[in-house]
Amino acid sequence: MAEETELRYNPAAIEPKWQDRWAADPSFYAAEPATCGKPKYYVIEMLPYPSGQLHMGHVRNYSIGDALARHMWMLGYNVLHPMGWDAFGLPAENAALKNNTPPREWTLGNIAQMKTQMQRLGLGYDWATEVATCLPDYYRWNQWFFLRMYEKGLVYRKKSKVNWCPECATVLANEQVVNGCCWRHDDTLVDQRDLEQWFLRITEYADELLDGLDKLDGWPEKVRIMQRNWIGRSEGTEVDFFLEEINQGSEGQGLGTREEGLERQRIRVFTTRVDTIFGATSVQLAPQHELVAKFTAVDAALKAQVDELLDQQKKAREAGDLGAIEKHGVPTGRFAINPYNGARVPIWVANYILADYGTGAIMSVPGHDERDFEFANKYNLPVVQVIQPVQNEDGAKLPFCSEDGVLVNSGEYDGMSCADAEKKLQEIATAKGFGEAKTTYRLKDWGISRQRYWGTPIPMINCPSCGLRAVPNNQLPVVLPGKIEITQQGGSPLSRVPEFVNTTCPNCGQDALRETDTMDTFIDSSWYFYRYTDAKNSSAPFEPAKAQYWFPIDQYIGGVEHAILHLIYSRFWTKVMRDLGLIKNDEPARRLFTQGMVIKDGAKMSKSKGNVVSPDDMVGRYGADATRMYALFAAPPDRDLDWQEDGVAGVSRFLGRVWRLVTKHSATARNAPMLLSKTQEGEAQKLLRKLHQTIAKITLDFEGRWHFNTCVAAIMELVNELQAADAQLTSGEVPPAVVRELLRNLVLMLAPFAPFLSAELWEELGEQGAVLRAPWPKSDPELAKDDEIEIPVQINGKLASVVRVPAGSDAKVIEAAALADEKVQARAAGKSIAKVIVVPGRAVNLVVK
RNA sequence: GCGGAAGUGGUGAAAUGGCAAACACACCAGCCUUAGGAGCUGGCGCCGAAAGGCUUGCGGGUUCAAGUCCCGCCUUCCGCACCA
Repeated sequence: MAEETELRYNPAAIEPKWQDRWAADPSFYAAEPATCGKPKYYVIEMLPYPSGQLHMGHVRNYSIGDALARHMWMLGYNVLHPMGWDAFGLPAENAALKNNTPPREWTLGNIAQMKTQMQRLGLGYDWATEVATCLPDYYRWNQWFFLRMYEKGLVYRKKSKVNWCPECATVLANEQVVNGCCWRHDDTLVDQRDLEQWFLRITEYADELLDGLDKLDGWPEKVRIMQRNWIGRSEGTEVDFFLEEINQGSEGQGLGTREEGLERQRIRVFTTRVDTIFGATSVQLAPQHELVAKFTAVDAALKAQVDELLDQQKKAREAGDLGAIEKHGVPTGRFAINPYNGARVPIWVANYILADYGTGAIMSVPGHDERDFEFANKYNLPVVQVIQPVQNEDGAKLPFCSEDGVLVNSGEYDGMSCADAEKKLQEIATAKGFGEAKTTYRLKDWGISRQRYWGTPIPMINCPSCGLRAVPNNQLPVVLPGKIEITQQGGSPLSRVPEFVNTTCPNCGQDALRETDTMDTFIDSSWYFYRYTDAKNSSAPFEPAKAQYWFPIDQYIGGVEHAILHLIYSRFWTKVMRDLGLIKNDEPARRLFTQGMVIKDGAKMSKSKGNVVSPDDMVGRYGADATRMYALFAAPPDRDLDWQEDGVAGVSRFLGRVWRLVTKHSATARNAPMLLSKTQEGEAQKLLRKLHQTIAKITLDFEGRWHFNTCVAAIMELVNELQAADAQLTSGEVPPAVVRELLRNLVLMLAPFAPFLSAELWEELGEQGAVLRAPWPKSDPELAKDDEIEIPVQINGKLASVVRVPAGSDAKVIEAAALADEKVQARAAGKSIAKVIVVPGRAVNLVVK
């Protein structure tokens, strides 16, 4: 070995050798059985979409996860570190259109390609648990879960307004609409269409999803806040205003007229401030409100005006700024009656009322709401004060929106606090049947139907006689037909495959039709990490005992862009699986880490900007170790990282220095005995001290703070010192046993960051077995201890000098040393020392006058 | 508007309240060489010839001592945005 060793570090020679070894020895990374007696550690990075090419964001993400996994291996944990493919989705269909390649072939080809890239990077995955969501082995369990949810009433079908991306030719979930545009096409506006859709009742879990966030203290606060806002729980009251009766004879077509025995027409509004209801001076309806359609049906002039409001909303949405729309409204000429006091207020239609929040109707209280105030001023609606602030006398200034006040102009409720009044008014509404306390959410049920081919078929059958029927369990999976012609035209491609569509009813056996929509791909990623624990199971999604052993995930790592999509869906799925009795954990992941973006020249890498750096290119030129290590060294992992190729070259040069250092002295180390004595002479002692200080620092940074950049910097410092002592290492002044100790530990510490080089040098040092199976070094505090330390001496807080004292000196010794210092004496000359502050081991400060 | 994160050399960055700029990149000077995207030595915040002084977005404050803690502001990035 030594003879063949190249003088120069050549990753192109080292890396393929280990790639081959690792590929031929899959057990190398495989998780050990749960009975191994070691504590478990489950770390995963978010699975990628198999586009065919890794990008630098992946490299960073996986370098972090792999460093962590390797570190945990060396600490003796039973580590599960799997990888999979989020393999369904539209790009496969687009590729099919463009290159006439079947989606399945295209996807599997991309997976193979990216897997090769990962192996080239030396990422230590347990490929035995690999999951590809586009394979029937996997997606059959999506169907299975769908049916279990259907049985539990968590799945329903309804016709509703849905988000439609014309580019994708499919429906999008609310979470997939960003600024009114498609999350995949940020310049394509989302339309609203009326479609029959399958929904999952995620709102059933809204409270638990929200409350659970408080317990997720291993998650970034930012993500928790984003989820909290997304769920948007709001506690308030729903109240019915009565529609005023209109005289018989006006062509009201019964609308609003009180017919004998029929309840009066009501307009239900949602408010969080029912205590201000005596200040309501109008009722505002969203233009889409069903009552508006009834009004406009008999009033062409009104219809024209409402259409204009709708148009304004549309334009604002197109401009991507619904929030900035100027408030416009039109009076309907109708009136509503406040159920509490019988007050008669006009009904308006306004463009700032959201149809899909609350009831799509509000009571307008200009005295105590900013927006209502603005609106009322514009249209000269009365402003009535019904809350008197408690705090200041300046209560005349409206709108007053705080709840810190008492009711006025509110009849019998005058003098009550806002909180008391709310409670009381809710009780009355409930008792009299015109309202109730109500909690509203911004979160909507999850619309999962997609009019696409490359996804999980929804396992339902429509029978002309029996109606909708679930596919029986023993007929799962409903397999995607392989042969299909993908065309540009909209609609579900599966509906054009008669062999797929035509089936028989599981109930009556008659001819029936299959559902031809497929599932949102976020379903695939909602539970994939459970499948990793039992990826080959063909009779269940996974064995509960296996999932129970590994869950919750100890560390989940990915981009913050999934803060509300994937991360809320997968929390939901976990809770559903728990309620199905499959698992015991409430949350999927104990800790979540969101790494920063990889940018170049201050901008996000993108093809259009032409600033994309290819991982293959980096690996080709500098090797996988240098590429990975740079990704960890250039910035702390939570910050954005500016990719600078010179930096990669720098890391590569560093690895070259390590290579030369270790190979130069490896023979000495190989033939050396174990280091037994802690007491060494001069340079040897100094180097051992640096070594143990480095181990301490890097262990702390790794386990405590996740600052991989300072870990790498610490190793660089150690190497710099070793290099500076090259002569002593060569001459034998530093004993071989110490050389061995130094180099061994250096290689061990490099293992999470530069796996190829470490494996190679480990072998070069004559060590048996994999470096990953070697224990992580332990810092010996005795060896790490300095015998002399420098103490800064300040005069009035300004640095005056630095004195050297023996480590562990007490305050008296340090003070004496400081006062004896020449520079200190010169500065303090002629002044009296008022006070001396000594912080042993830290600093001295003289207060002089 | 609301919420979050961040502002430190030419650049990426480092610093349990205790010597600001570790570790790198770039640059400069020199050395070496079978000329490489190699290696080695030294320099490198700002002002100053030096002694020395100044320096962590701005302004206050707490403290013997502040990049770090507190208050007020400015800027940038990210998320949300008429949610009644």
